[in-house]
Amino acid sequence: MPLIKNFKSKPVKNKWIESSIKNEDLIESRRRQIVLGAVKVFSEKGFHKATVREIAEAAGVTMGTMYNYVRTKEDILYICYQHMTTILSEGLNEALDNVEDSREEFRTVMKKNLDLVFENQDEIMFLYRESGAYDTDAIRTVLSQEMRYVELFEALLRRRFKNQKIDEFRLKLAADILSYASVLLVLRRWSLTRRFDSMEEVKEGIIDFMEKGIELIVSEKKSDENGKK
Amino acid sequence: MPLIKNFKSKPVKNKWIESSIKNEDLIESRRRQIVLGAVKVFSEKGFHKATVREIAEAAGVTMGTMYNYVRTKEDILYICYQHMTTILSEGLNEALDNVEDSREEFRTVMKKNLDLVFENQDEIMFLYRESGAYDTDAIRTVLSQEMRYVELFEALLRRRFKNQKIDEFRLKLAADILSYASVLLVLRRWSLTRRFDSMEEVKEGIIDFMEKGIELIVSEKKSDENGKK
DNA sequence: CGAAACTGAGTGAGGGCTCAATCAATGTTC
DNA sequence: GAACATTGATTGAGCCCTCACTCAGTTTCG
Repeated sequence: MPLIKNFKSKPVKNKWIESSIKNEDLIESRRRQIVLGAVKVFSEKGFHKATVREIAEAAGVTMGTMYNYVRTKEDILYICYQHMTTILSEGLNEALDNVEDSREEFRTVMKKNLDLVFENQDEIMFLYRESGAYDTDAIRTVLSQEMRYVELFEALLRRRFKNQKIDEFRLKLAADILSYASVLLVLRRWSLTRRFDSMEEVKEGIIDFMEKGIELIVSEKKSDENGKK
Repeated sequence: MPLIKNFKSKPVKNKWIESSIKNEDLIESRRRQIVLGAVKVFSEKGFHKATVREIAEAAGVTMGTMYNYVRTKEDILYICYQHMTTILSEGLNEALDNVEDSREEFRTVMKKNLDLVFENQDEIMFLYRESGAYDTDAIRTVLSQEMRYVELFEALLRRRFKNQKIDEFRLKLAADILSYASVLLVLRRWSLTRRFDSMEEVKEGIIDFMEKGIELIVSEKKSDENGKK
């Protein structure tokens, strides 16, 4: 399945976080521990208000130990980000694996994306908020992750309209909008839960709206333009 | 013009910031000064990394003076927020005042909204980021501001489809999506500027997409549902 | 002159990070 | 298998620096 490959295979520029610990397995397991605690504390209090002491406690390790697995508080934020993107990409790939009817693929992937983001809304919310806390190195990784995310939707749309005359500009833009639909769900959650009975209905409604919007991609007029630099 | 009234007239729950200074005019002018400096520093370094010393300097006042006009650093953030919402709402109202052809009203308001947000992207970006820094009191004000924003778009859509059978649920949801279109422009700015030549084209493209999406509001099927609690 | 406004060095709390001491596990020697 | 050695991992009290905020003294102005 090329779409999955496309999304998975590109090597991720991962910022390497060095550690004084030798045992690789131990590094992995301790970092997992740290992520779990950090995500809890961070999404509750935000990056700046959370103290490393609290994070350590929530993770069930001591301050000193923690600092053998990360160099700075920012590193902790970064491994949380990695954790989150893994959950999202694995979830989406799983959804893609289970699709046979390609006509419904669009809705299925959109739905899965909305579900995943909604389930992890607290974590995602705070990661979006704190994206300003990253240093230049980390930012590049974050942006390239986002790019791959958009590319997934681009590929999705290309399959959806294969054998039809597509407007490149509109397709690329639509991919951006689609990848962003889930963020709407999260950043507007208060407004949405107040105004609507069921989140499931809202999700379906968003997908309907998007499904309508993407029709433009194959409409006849203004089909020559290409937005790529 | 009822739409403007609707947007303007509702009393804003403004958190009252007390000051030791007696002269009301002085309070206003000094606070304007502070906002200008703060917005510059905040949008560059974020709320937490910006120091009040820097803000004071950028505003051209001393620390001590500043603290005669605000109680806390958070107050500064709050008056920045007020400043921003004023710019946005005044800009949108102005756009509405100049519309005669009601058929083009939708596109005009959307365009103006995207323009305004794009012009002030740095400030808006950071306000979105730091919304977590507000205390409970300020959050309520922020949310009610957001609500009014959504309501503006709801009214806009209602006029756009007046005398047609509208699906209430879809209309409300569409209003949320529309109000969010501008945020896409800002939070995805890196991706967008990298992928597309002209921001103007992107804006038009977004409006096109949205214009297509809202067609659902008056489509025939599923017209009975109502999402309001 | 007196009230209002301004000043900025000083204070105190908070919190990121360190490191000398300790512990645990494995290896080595007799 | 006991005594000792070595290496890797853990610990948390405390160092130290960064601000947000204060206030006693000064200036401005009506």
